[in-house]
Amino acid sequence: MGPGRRRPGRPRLVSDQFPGSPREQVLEAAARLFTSKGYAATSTREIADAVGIRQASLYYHFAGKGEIVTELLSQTIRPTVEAVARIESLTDDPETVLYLLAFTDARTLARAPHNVGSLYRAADVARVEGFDEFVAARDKLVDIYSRLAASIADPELLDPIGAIRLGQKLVHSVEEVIGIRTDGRLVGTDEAVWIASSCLSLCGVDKGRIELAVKTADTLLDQLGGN
Amino acid sequence: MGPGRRRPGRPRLVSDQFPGSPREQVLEAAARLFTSKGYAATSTREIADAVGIRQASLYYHFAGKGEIVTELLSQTIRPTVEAVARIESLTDDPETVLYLLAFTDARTLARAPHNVGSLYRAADVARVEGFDEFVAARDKLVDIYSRLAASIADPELLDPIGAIRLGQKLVHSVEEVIGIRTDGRLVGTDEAVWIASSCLSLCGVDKGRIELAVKTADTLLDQLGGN
DNA sequence: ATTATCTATAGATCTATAGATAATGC
DNA sequence: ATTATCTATAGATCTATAGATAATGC
Repeated sequence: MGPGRRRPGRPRLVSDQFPGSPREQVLEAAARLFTSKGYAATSTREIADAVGIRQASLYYHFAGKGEIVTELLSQTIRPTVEAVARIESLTDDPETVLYLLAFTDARTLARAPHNVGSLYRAADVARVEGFDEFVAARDKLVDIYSRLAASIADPELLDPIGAIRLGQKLVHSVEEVIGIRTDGRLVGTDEAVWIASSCLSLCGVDKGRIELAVKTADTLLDQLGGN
Repeated sequence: MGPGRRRPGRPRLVSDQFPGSPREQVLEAAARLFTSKGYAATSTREIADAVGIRQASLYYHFAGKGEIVTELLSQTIRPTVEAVARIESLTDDPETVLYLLAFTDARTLARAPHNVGSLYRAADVARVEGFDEFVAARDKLVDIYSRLAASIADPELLDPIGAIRLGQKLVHSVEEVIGIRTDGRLVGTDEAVWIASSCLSLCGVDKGRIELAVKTADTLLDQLGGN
């Protein structure tokens, strides 16, 4: 779709300027507006204006505002279980696994269009019908980080705080990417490397072993093709 | 004021049930609603209903919704420059200073009523007139953390990333308190200790020196009186 | 016939202002 | 007289639905 291609249906008053299907155009505009102004503060009229259609026409593609935002969240769910399975097939070393998971997770958040990850933390979005699903997905992510942390950290380091709490801190640490982007800065590969390294550091891994994990991970990623 | 005390002015339809002046009652209700539902998603009517007054009566105490939220933010500005001055008068050791700053800062966020700190990160709140002031205050905080980090961390650790970026990470790390509270968990003193310790860890300080800083800080805090 | 838009609008808000009113304070 | 509330309401939204319309597809 987009410019050029003729589609059935009544033509728009303003011929479309954006690539993708109408649905994709709405999601793109909504992502930009929701993240910059806030979900509740963005009206369906603003989204429609940004796309170049009439407000009512949104309802041909989505049941309502809530469905737009849940669709955006669905598109940015961080694939957890599958990612871990894939990563664990590469190596047995838990430190490298944690590093690779944190790195790919950080990069996913870094590359998400319009910092959509920030919507997970918005109180107004959290009240949208169907949000529970995303809470559950994130809980699963915390659980994965916790298990990895438990297999890496000294009992001494783990004791005062517990594995679940350490897992939460690691997830928060990776989600720093969202905060950095909210502050208006880009997050590149070097930064993702540093954030993933910090996760190992928080588990009490010393510099030498961190560097080793980074190098091992680099090699493994290279083998998968310049990803 | 609150229950009991007679005040001038027309009586409310519902006699007041909450402590504090009317203004304080509004701020308390607004904090609860803004943090749980979101700023834009909370109407002035809901705030008034929660307080037990009519919607229009809010405007006797505040110029509008924006003034309510900026007042809440003002009340929770983390006193930065003054805190550092006070802490630096206690000791010369930069590691202990960083620890104490992070600890008190974490505890301030932990104790803020209704997790008001989360409002700093809300896109709708960020567009309220006068928000720049709070951005500037936070920038100053990042700067302070950066300077401390620069005087603590090895050049080797600092090099790939820069002092400012490390300062940002430390602030984000302390602000994890907001995320934990958003997840519905309380943040106690032990957790604040751990978060502050993590800041030293991120600066490359080893376990032994971290424990030393924690103990020194405890002693210094005790001297100030059981705070 | 199907598709994707449009126009028009109902009904429910929501913010803020104007002006009345019922207390206390002097 | 001052204070803190109230009632009433204007005017501007905002979401969602109903039904018309102008393309393409068969």
